[in-house]
Amino acid sequence: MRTEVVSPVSRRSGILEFAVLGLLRESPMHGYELRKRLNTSLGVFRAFSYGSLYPCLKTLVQQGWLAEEPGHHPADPRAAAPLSNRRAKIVYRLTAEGKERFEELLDQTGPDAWEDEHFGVRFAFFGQTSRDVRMRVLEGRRSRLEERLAKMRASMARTREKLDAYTLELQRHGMESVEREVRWLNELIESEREGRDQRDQRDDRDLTREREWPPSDDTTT
Amino acid sequence: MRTEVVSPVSRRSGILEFAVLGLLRESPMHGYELRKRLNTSLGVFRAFSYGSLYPCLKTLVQQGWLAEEPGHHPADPRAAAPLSNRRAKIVYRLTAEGKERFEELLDQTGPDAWEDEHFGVRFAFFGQTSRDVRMRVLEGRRSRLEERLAKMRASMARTREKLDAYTLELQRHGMESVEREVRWLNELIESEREGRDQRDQRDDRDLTREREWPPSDDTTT
DNA sequence: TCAGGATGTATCGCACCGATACATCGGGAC
DNA sequence: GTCCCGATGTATCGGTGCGATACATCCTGA
Repeated sequence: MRTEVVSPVSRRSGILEFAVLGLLRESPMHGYELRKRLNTSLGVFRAFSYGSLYPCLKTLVQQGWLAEEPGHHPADPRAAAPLSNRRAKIVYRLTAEGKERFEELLDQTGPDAWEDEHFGVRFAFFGQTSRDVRMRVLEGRRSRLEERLAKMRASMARTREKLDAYTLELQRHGMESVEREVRWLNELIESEREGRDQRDQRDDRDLTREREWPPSDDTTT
Repeated sequence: MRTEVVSPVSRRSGILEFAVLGLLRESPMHGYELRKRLNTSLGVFRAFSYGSLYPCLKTLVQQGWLAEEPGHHPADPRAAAPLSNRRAKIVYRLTAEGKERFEELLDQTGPDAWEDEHFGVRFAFFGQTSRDVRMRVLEGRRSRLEERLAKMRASMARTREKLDAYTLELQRHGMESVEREVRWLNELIESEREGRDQRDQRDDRDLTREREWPPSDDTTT
């Protein structure tokens, strides 16, 4: 059965939803900037496009998790320029319900959080979770990778001699990559376990850590 | 302009098409087996589903690149015939035109061949290409990754101090992965250059290397 | 003996991508 | 001065491929 009740808005995946809520938690943003952040901060593995983002934003507003704000947003120093007919820039802000929603998603540690497409984004927001959740996600990811490793080894044992050198090399390299990620996870898990990482000594209350998103040195003009 | 004329069947991507043609070149297969091979031999990075495979097969047959073989009852999927329908196993065979088509695709060394989704599959069929093509694809891939690396470095330099430890660690790990792949590519390129790999001394004529893909024990029926 | 798994074909909904359209703005070339 | 180009900005369309599922047959083992 396992209905899970993952999400009313997008039954599956919803990873974009998660990322958007998470980013907007720090500060309100408009679509363009959101998309840029989506493809740098979280980037590397994941890249979202406008074709995904805008429909997603629309849905989130409908759900009441985001609110649209008019004109120019407060965090932008240059926005002081008050040419009255500024282009209709839509700034999205996280509502209280949206915050709740994000919290709820953050706590989910089911298989979804371990999948390739999800894990990177989940990890990027680890700073806003409890250690408990972090551990579950990391360990879930690791066991998922180990399953995969086992399958690959079995498959290779079965077909090794039938494959040409390139196919073999591809598989070898693939396995090595997965093994490396497992080692990486091991280190992270160990690190969490030891509490060596001091940043979360103050419990999981250090959400919205006041990053002081800076206007400071951007006065190059 | 650069119209490219990549493909009439699926304007973009077509990576599945490529993989199917390539696999069927070795020997005829039916869908189920094809899909298994798709997710093991080529696997690791790519995983195709029936939802992609069957429509693709249909299209390829329409193009005349594949031919359906026996299986008693060739078509009529929604057959009203309720009983005693011996399972219609559809075996697909590469036609002469299909072979040509694959050859044509093999020779393409444009950006498409370097993308994440394509490269793995292209690499898996390197054994059927000329060294020339291999070099172009490998070098293309490498420069694509180096671009990405440059972007990541720039982005990190810009935002380093604003990010929390987890985001930072994610980026670091991502960069390291990419760097590793570059090193891997370097080795491969070097290896190709030296001709250390003996398998292709006999020019690019060693296509269809007669793998002796064994039908031997398949007489279970 | 019959449940459950592997084999086998096929489709539906939809998430997400890539390209594109359209508009404003700032700055550099000339 | 002005003109073009790239960055900023919102938005949609067509399409690929995924995940789940439906259905049927064959094989194996408690």
